[in-house]
Amino acid sequence: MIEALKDAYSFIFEDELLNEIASVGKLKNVREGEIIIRTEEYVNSIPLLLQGAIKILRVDENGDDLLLYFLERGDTCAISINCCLNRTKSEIKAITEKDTDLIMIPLDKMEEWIVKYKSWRSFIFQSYNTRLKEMLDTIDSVAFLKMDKRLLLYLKDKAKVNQNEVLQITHQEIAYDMHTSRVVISRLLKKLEIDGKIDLKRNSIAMLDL
Amino acid sequence: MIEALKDAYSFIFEDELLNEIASVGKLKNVREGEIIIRTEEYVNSIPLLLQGAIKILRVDENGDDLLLYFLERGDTCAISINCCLNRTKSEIKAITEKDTDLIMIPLDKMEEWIVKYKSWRSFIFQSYNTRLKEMLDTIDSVAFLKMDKRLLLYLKDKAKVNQNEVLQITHQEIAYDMHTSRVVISRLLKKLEIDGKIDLKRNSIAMLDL
DNA sequence: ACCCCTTCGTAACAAATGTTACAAATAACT
DNA sequence: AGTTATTTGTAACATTTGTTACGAAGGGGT
Repeated sequence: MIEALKDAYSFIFEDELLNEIASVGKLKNVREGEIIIRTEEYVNSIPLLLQGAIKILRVDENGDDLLLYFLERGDTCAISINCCLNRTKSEIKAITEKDTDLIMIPLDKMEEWIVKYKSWRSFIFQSYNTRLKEMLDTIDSVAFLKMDKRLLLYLKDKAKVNQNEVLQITHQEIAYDMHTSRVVISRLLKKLEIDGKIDLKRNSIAMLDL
Repeated sequence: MIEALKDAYSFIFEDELLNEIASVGKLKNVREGEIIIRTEEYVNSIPLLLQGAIKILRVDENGDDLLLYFLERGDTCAISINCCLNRTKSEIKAITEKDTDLIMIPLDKMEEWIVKYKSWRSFIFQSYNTRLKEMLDTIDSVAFLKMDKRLLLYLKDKAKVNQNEVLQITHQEIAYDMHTSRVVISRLLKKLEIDGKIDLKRNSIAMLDL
């Protein structure tokens, strides 16, 4: 575990902090597709991603989803930090996008380190920064773009996170993430294929111009 | 100034911190409608609102706006904090919604206080919390709601911030804030009037069922 | 090969939103 | 009072997105 930790975080944290993390953090291996955080749940620890990716979704009162962004190696969940520090319920849902290794840091330690380690403090603020930016990107996408552009952004983002230009996904799954209907997605994907930007197969979409 | 400061913040900050704020902070009085922060600008100080209200907008590449949320008395701008701490450019535009008094805190002090004062630290994290929540509300509104509901939320929010159930605003201004067209807003407002929810006059909208 | 289940393509239609155009109403100014 | 500029109402139409329905295609298991 300490090696994986150093791999992902040694250029951010000093050794002393890395050791503390290793001693109090709990390693977790999560399979693809598992729900890590549910809405309305209290959060008592924050995750440090060693490997893999996590999908963060907003859920409305009808249970409809909207993809906010992905967390990757070296990321942490600013919304979790937020829930921890302010003792509030989760407003989002987190699902592993692929098999993921993470270290869970208990709330009290993470508060303690904010005062103790400058590097931890900047990591926390840095991660707020990235997440705020991603939220703004999501707002841009939903508020300013039409479906076809949104879809293209979605596909590119997904390909990047999975480090694979061939996406194993159904039209229905995309529709859920983007909060629209399967028929709409199929229609637009077909158009993208005709325009030579993607290649469609059952259960897979190949990106042609990344 | 120290009185206005105590009025708005004494139940959050201890006396020592209040005195420090008073001694290093710069008081600013800003008239309604002035732009405080532009996109692409660097931010070197953060504002504490004593009185008034500030409108925070997202701007896309075409210069189109979208209202994110309002800041009120006792609030600070998490995005400013963010820009300061991470030395990044502003991604948003801030315009005073009405005449506003605020105290500007220089960057280095605000960083110093994070370690020095627990109350300042929780204020900062508390404000990240509120802003993240408001961003999520904005996303909900744009992603999950149809225009008519969005418009009603907008009107209610605006009435709350201005502490007045009669809004002095044109249809065009609403359209800019919501990133849609004037005709769409006029149409929906008319429907709301017919439904008995508002009263329309030139340059003003009266809310009837707050 | 056959059946079953999921996924995908497409048409036809409905609803929501955006656009253009123009007239009417209101406020502001001289 | 009369002129002007701004704001609002409304129609007519275009575009985008959402919905329903159904058949075709593909994959897995037996």
